Amino acid sequence: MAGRNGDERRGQLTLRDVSEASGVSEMTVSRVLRNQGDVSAKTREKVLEAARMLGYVPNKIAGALASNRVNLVAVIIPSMSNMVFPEVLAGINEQLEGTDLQPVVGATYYDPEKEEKVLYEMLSWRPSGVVIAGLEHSEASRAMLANAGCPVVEVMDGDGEPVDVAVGISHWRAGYEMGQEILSRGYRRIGFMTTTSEGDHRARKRMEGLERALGEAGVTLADQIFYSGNSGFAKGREMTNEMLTRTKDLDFLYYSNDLTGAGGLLYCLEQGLDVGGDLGMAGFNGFTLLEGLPRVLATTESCRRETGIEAARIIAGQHVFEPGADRRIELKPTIRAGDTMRQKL
Amino acid sequence: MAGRNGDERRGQLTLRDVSEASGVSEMTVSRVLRNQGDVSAKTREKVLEAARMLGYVPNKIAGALASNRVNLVAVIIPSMSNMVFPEVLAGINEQLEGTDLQPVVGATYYDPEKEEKVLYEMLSWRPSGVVIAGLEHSEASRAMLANAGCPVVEVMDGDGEPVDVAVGISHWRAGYEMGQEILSRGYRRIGFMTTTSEGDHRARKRMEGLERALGEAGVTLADQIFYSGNSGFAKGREMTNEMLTRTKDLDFLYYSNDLTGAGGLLYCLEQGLDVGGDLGMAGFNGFTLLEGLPRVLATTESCRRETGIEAARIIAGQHVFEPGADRRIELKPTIRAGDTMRQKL
DNA sequence: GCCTAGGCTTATAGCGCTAACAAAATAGGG
DNA sequence: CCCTATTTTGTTAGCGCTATAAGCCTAGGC
Repeated sequence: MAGRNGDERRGQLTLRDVSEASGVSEMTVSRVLRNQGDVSAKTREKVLEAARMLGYVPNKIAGALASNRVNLVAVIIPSMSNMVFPEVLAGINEQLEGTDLQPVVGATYYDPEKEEKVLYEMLSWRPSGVVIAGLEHSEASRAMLANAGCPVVEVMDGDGEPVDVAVGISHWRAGYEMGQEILSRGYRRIGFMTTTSEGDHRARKRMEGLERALGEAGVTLADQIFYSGNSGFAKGREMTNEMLTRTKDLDFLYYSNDLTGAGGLLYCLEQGLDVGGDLGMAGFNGFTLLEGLPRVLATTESCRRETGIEAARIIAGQHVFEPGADRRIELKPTIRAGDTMRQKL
Repeated sequence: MAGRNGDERRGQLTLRDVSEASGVSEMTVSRVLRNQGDVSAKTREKVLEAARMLGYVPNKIAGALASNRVNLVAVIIPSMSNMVFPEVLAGINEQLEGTDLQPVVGATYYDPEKEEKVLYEMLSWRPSGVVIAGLEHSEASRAMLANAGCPVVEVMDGDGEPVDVAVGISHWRAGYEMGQEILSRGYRRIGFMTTTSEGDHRARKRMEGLERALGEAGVTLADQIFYSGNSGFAKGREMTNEMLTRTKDLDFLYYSNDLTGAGGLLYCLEQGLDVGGDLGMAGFNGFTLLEGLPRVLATTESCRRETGIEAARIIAGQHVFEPGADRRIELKPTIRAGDTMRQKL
């Protein structure tokens, strides 16, 4: 009943089984199932019926090997726990919806060595495209990306030279612009709290941009805290407490992350501080999730979903670059002032 | 230099190129690269060197076809946007770390038809395992799962019959137990706010469990709201406002989700209500993210990460079932009373 | 009726790798 | 030094599918 192959090896059905059941050649079955080439309506019907009856599921491994086409897209991100990455992934997913491409996800945990391993693993599947977070990779990783033989999109960072294409905001500029925004509202004693995740170059670049903006106005950071571990409300509270205690007369608190920012916000409100007036606050990312806090935290919308969408468009060949064109797509983050900053001067 | 294959088809290197470069047979190269079988140290070194020089990346497609082994695990979840799923994924990732297995993720957007498509797509890669959210699937999907020829773990739901194995909490019981908890603290006028996401059977089951617990004490839900769309603070505020306005003398608010619960909590605090005293509140999930709110919201910890870990253990063959043993692993959610419920009577 | 064109179908030859077995090299014992 | 036991390496034959080219029909024109 199940044909020659059907009885062996995990009992998987093969084209041959469908071919035997429908009385046509394997090749014709293949064509029907791929909707490819000319097949008479009658044959098509017969084949489809047989395939359905048997519950046949094609073997893409074999198909991919034979056709040298793989519909997988490698997505390599630092972590699943930091919401920003799933959001990029969601954008990729969304855009890939219409195509026959499927994302395959790997996490690097901010470890370049791990990144190398995951990348190697992924490339060994000969994916149709690679989306990878960040522009900083080990030399070996860069070499692999360069030889991947498929589109490579480095996302979430616009500051640097991509191997192939880059999509994302400039974190340096995001920091710079927030710095200007803060200054324009008359704040001068600024405290900064940022994650120190090894390998999180993006937070570092934002800080550099911020410092530059302040520097141009002759202002220096009044205090800063580098923390490691998860970003959450509690961490924000704790750091805020520490900073306000040890450094007096701060008038602005800038967080590298909306979640810690929100924690700080709740803390400051509880302390009865004049948030949005004498004390300004801002986070980073634009998590819509947080809408509904007692105050709307100022933040920079970092275009995560759009980044994913744009990256997917490139992989899917829906975005074609002119030869010689700039292969960096810099998305423009927008600052949302919320109500934790006072009016501009 | 690059060998016969090297010049064609995307310019990909093959085993043969490494074999020629190192002067041993393809088979030996294969053995070295897979760390399999005995190869002399000298040969090994030679091969490794050649592979490194060339920048060779093995082709798993071909390897998988030849060996009938695929190191991919299909993970099928409703959505990437709802944090609970990335958390399960994180658990899977974590546990798969030590093995050579890689998760491949597909999203169904709560649509059974989409689920069918994604599942078909995934199975066509002949993965080593399938992790899929929920126990409710279309007939076709169940048939595919049953014939997948690999371990299938249905996660995040313990109420029902799995195709193969189930891992997760009983949502019905979670609802039931929270109902008992609420009653034990003397609350009687209970309002419930839940998502109506089509296909989110889990929220429904919790509600049924809740109603049962209340029913056993002769209590009925005083009010309820079904909402659709994203769960966030704003939604929680809004619903809470609506419910408190239209139904007087409620003494407990139960949310199907911590985020809406947190929004409600913030709202109630602003209104000056006696949260944790005359007014009890609880959410569901145990998002650690939220630690640091002005009050700790009571919640049921739903074991997402553990679910992922356990599922991965099964797929990886690290958890062996005795023949005839119950193939459902029911994780025990714990209720964290936080400080939004008054003392037990 | 013969021939050509075109639509439809099949035969053949791999894709790049690994399982299984065969062969060769090496080691060890007498 | 021979012979067996053992280790190391090589050979052969596919895995299940698709590209390619070849074959077989049925029409239609002369």
